[in-house]
Amino acid sequence: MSDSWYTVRLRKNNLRVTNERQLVLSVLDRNHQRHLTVEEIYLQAHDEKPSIGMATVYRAVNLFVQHGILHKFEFGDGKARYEMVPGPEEPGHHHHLICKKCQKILNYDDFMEVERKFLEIVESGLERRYHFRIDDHIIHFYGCCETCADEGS
Amino acid sequence: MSDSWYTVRLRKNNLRVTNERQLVLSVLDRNHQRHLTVEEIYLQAHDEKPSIGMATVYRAVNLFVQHGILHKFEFGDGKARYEMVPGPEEPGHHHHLICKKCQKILNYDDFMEVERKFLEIVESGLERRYHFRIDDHIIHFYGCCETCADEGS
DNA sequence: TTTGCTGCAAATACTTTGCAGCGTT
DNA sequence: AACGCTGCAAAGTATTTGCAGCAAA
Repeated sequence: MSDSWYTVRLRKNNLRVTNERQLVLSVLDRNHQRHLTVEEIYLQAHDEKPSIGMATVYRAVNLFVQHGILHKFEFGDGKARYEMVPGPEEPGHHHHLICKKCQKILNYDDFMEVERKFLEIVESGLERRYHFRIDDHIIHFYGCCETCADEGS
Repeated sequence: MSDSWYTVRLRKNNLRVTNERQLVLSVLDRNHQRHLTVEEIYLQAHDEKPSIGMATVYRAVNLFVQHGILHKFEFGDGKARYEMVPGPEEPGHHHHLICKKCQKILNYDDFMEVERKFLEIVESGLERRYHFRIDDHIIHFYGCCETCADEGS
């Protein structure tokens, strides 16, 4: 049955597809593109299965990051955040605008054609120049959101 | 006297230019482009002034980040890293290649013309679309360095 | 002199780990 | 049955904070 791409990937690596791991993934899946902290994941999972422990959530997200199922982000507020990697050929790719004042995070997925062209040039250039195989990237913009700008300063 | 751009910026905000703060800045300045951890900064500062405390270093870097004198980076290993913002119209702008296996970090400053053109389009587009004033960005590439690739996957 | 800064130590916050029992394969 | 996974509690790091004394303005 349940043979989503991530389930398959887990089994392929001799990792067990437990209830807890599926629960963590389902929480992240339903919060698509919302970069949750471990605590937020834990709270939602706990609603559905009160016996689940925090440590299990930590272990699960670390495992998923290692296997390319989750992205890990650190926006500068001390807590790591996690988000599902879009499945093969799903759209879903996006980047972040972070407000330095209120820490609000906006997703955007505009300008992807421009970005793709830019990344193509830079990545292939870097791979050649530094003999470094690139398989992921992060692009963050920091600044000040509309609300915070209105509130003066 | 000592009226570097950051000194000026501190005074302008009614902040004191103390020995300790100058020491922290001089450590970062001499380690130009080396993204130091707080502990590394502390150790070097401690060599010059053994009485300095860790907490002072933490308070200093946080202050400097808030005032745009330092960049804060989190590459995913749990420790924050700091690096001087290049002074007005200095070159010095660069980005990072991070090896997921050995955590080595490479700086690069190639492809800046391509990047400038890309950022111009995206930033102005984002500012217009989301009413978000952008004043900083981070671009990281993650992958696998030459040494780690040779050691077999 | 005023007010902010420093060092110390204690307190927080986030994340990892040891271990005995349980659940997948 | 084997072995990996889980929950709990304890441990480990990184970072922040309270406070009395010190120093820049």
